[in-house]
Amino acid sequence: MTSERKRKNTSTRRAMLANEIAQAIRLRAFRPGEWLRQIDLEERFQATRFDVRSALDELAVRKTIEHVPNRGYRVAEVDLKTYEEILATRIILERATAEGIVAQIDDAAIARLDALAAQFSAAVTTGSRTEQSEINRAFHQFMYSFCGNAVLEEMIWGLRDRGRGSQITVWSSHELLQKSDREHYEMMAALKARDAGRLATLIATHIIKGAPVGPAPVEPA
Amino acid sequence: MTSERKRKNTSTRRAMLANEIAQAIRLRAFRPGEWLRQIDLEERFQATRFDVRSALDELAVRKTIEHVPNRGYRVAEVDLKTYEEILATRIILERATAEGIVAQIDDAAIARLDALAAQFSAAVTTGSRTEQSEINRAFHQFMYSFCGNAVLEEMIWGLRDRGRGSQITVWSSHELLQKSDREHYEMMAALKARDAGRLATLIATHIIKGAPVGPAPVEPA
DNA sequence: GGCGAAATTATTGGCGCCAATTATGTCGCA
DNA sequence: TGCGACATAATTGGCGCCAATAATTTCGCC
Repeated sequence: MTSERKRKNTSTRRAMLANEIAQAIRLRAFRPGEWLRQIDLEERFQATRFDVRSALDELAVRKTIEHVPNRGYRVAEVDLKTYEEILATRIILERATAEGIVAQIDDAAIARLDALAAQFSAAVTTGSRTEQSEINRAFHQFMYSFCGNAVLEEMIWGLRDRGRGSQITVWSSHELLQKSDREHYEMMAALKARDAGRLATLIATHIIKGAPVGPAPVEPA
Repeated sequence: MTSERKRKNTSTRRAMLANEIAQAIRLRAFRPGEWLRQIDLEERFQATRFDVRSALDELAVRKTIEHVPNRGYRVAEVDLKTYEEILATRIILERATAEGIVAQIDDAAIARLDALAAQFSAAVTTGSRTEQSEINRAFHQFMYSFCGNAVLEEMIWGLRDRGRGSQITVWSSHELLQKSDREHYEMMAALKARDAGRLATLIATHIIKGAPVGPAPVEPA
């Protein structure tokens, strides 16, 4: 195992690189609208130009980034209308997980979710923005993984990634973060009570409330 | 304008080729599990090897086809579990269009839909299998286009394409075709009555009934 | 005649080079 | 000094070649 060396094939490398870039975008290492220069990515991720381009193409198909001929690739900027559509669709899909989750989740998983909720609580005051984001993601990802529908899960995470391209800052205020935190515990309560309807409702409000659209906050452009 | 010649860039050509191949798969020119040899595709679609590969990569990301390293690309075969998940997710998404459709559709569109339904009726007895399929697609595509949520539409058509990879023959019997036909008119009735709830229910049964799963047919594994 | 291994053929896949295009900087002119 | 045009630099993008891998056939041996 020491001197063994495995050469991965392109499709694997591309997928890995695409995910790395996608994560970087999630963590706001590249902001919406920002150009992704191929040379920079080559160096940053120690990949060949070819792999970089493949990965960018993949992300373009997934609509995480946008391709402009002869200009390059840039992080997708989703307009308000599309953002609202993404949110509406997320609500449809994520609500639909409730029934399966309640039916299939076990006590061990509930305990783990409680732990994740607690981790998030801690991160709200202590952690960095990216920590909060990743823990929150982990909480929902783990919860949704019990819905019993892998296709449904895929769609949800695809949509969540697309939504990142919005100019609207998620969790713009500390207050909103705390609200998210509280809602996690309400979800846990619904889960423990095996109340799928309530869980679905909570998920819906969680999505809406987590994103301050409506009352047009600040920052005109 | 006569001697003017426009060279389209790769991203355009790739997208076009990908769609052509996707359509060929929809029309069963390539069956699930069948290998797509790059040389054949080059000739069939008069494209360069590079474009073919790009298009195949795109389709692989969209899960229309599957990529096996050093073996090539083949039309995705979806297993029974995944097929059921796709159906369940389609029901969730397509049901959700009902409300928007009822709210936004106008009389002209209803007339056009009536015409499409009639076309389908004719195709049930007269037309070929692919004609039936394409007209049916047109009916639903036009109807869903009034739901007011482009993102939701994208997801639906992505899922519908993925479902084609199933071994389960859609419309296995003539009887099933006629049932689909009848249901189209029931949808029209619900639409004219502006009854979103009923439309949603009809859409759901349409999806289930159109695909003979449910009563656990045969084939254990 | 059946079977396995080696040779042959077919197919995929990695990747780098250079042309095409766009962005940037500079200079001259009013 | 402002502005447009030209020159230069930076970046993207098309594509084809050949190595790597898998499939097929052939051949020799039991």
